[in-house]
Amino acid sequence: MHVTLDQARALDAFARTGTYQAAAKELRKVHTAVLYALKQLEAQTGLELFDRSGYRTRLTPAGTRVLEKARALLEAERALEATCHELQSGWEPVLRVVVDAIFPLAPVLEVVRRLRVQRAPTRVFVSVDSLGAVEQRFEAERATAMVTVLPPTLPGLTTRPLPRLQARLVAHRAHPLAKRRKVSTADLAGEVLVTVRGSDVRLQLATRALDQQSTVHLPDFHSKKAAILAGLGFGWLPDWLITDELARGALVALPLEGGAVHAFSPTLALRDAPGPATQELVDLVARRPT
Amino acid sequence: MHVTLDQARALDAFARTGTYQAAAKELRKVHTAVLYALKQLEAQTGLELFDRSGYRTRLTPAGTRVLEKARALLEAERALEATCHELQSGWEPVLRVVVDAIFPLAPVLEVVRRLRVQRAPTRVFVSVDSLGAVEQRFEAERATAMVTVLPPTLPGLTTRPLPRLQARLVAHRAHPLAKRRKVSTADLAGEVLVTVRGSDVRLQLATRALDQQSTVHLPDFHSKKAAILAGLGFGWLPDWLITDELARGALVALPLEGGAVHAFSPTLALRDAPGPATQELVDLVARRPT
DNA sequence: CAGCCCATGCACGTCACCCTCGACCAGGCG
DNA sequence: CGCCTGGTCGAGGGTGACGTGCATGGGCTG
Repeated sequence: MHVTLDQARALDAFARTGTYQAAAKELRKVHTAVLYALKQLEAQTGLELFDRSGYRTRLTPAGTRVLEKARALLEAERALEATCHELQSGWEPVLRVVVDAIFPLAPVLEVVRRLRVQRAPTRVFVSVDSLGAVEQRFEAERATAMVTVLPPTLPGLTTRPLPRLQARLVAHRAHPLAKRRKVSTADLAGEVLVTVRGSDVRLQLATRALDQQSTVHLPDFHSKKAAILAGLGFGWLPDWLITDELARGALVALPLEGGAVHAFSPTLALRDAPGPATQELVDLVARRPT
Repeated sequence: MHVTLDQARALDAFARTGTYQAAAKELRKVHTAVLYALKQLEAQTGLELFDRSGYRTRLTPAGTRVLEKARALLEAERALEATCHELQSGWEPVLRVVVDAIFPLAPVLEVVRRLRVQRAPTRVFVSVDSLGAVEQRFEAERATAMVTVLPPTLPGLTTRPLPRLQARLVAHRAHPLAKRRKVSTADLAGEVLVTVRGSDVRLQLATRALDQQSTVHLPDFHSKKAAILAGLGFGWLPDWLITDELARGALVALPLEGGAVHAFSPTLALRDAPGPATQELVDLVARRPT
C-alpha cells in the first residue's frame, strides 16, 4: 500500500466540496482525475471509503477515519513547505555560538529575542565554556561564531575586537580579607578560593602560583558570585556582574599587592560568510555597552 | 513546490545511511534514482540541501531542517497506513449507540472497555435520551444501535427484547410520604415531584394526571436520585439504581394505591448488518443481569 | 411531464515523468 | 599505481496519471 499525496489532496477536496466535480475544479483537474485518484486510494487501502448507493457519492465511516489521517498528512506536507519557504528567506537555519563564561550572555540572548520578533527560522544554540575550551568547542561543534578572550588560532576566521572586560578580585564585605587595608598573596593562602570549573590555569591569574588551602569549583560565574556573596570565600568576578554589589558595598574589591584588576580583550570570531542572523549577533555583541 | 513522499523517503534513507548507494539499496532502487529524486527535491525547494564540496555528499544545516519535516511527513503517512490496516481488520470504524436514560449505562461502557483490550479501532459515541427522543436521536445521528423502552417504529430494524426493567415510586425515609402506610394520588399532590428533563409525559406514569404543586426537572437519573436522597421530593427511579438504598432503608418505596411499580420492556434495535463491535454490544446488553 | 443541468462512471488514448542503463570522473586505500 | 566505492550526467523507455468523449440517471424548473 502506497498512498500518495495527490490521493490525500483529492480525498480532502472531495470531503470538503462534497462532489467530484467541485473537488476537481478546486484541484484544477478534470473530474475523472479525481475519480481515478480516489478509486486508486480505495483499491490500495482495500477499504470501502465511499458509499455509492445513493445519487451522490458519500464518505463511509471508514472513509471519514482515513480522511482524518489524510488531513494530518497534508498538514505535515504544509509544514514542510512552510519551513522551506522560511529557509528560502535567507536566514541561516542554525546559529551556533560559543561564548566565554566571563562574557555576559545578555547580548547573545537579545539576539534570540530579535530573531523571534523578525520571525527568523534560525535555531540558536549557545554553549558556554572558558578560555581555551571555547575554541575547542567552537571547532568540535562546528559553530558559526565564538566570543573568546584568547586570540583564536584556527585559520580562516574573521575576527573582530570587542570592548575590554575587567575582572576584579573580590570578597563579601564581612569576609576577613575585606577588612584589610592591604592584602598580600600570602594572606590569600589561608582563605577559600572560589573558581569556575573548567577554567584552565590561566584564569586564576595572580593567584595561580599560590598553594591554596582549599578551593571551590563552581559551574558558572553566577553561582560563583552567589558563593562569594554568601561569604564562602574570595575570587575573580567580571565587573558587569558585580557593578551593583560594588556600588552597594556588598562586595569589596580586595587591595591586592600588584593590582586586583585584570583586563580581558575578547574577540568575536566568525567562520566563513556571515548570514543575517550572524550579522545581528555581530551588531549586538560589538555594540554592547562596556 | 510539490514535494512527494518518494522524495521524503529518499531524503530519510540518505540521511540514515549516509550515501546514495546505501540509500538506494534500502529503497530497492538504483542509486541514480535516489540522486534524481533528491536533485528534484533540491530544485523544487530552491534550497541547498546537500554539501557536495567533499568526496562524500553531506546534508547542509538547511537539509537537516528539511529532513526533520520530511520525517514528520513520513510519520503521518505511516499513521495513515496503520489506521487503514486497523480498519481492514473488520471492526466497524464507529459505533453510535443511543440509550434510554432509564437503562443502566454500565454494560455499554463495558463494551468500550472490551474493545480497548481487543485493540479495536472502533470509536464509540454514546447518547442518552428518554422515551420517544431515543428513536429520534437514533435517526438523526444515524446511529448503529439503540436501547429503547418504546417499540421502535422505523422499518428495517433488527430488534431484540431485553430483560424487563422495573421502576419504583420512592422517597427518602425521612420524607413525609415515606411514613404513611398508604399513599393516595391526592397525597402526592402536596409534595415536590422530581423528574428527568426531556422525559415526555409518558414517563410520569401514574402521576401525570396530577396537578403537581411544584416539580423539579433534572438532567439524568443520577441527579434525580441524589435529589430524592436529599429529601427534596419523590419520584420514579429504576431498581438497578437504588437496590442498595432500598436494602439499607435510605429510600422507601411508596405504598401507592394502584401500585408503585412500573415495568419496562426495553428493546435493543440495530440498523442493518451488525459488525463485531455491534455484536459485542448485543452480547453484553442482552446478558445484563436483571 | 418535458426539458435541462449536473454529477457520476467507464473506455480509451497520450503524454510526462520516474526510473534504468551505461559511461565517466573523483577520492580513498592497499 | 590498481582497485573499489561513490557521485554525476545524459539518453531512452515503460507505465501510470490524466484528459477526452460519451452514456446514464437523478434532481430541478417551468
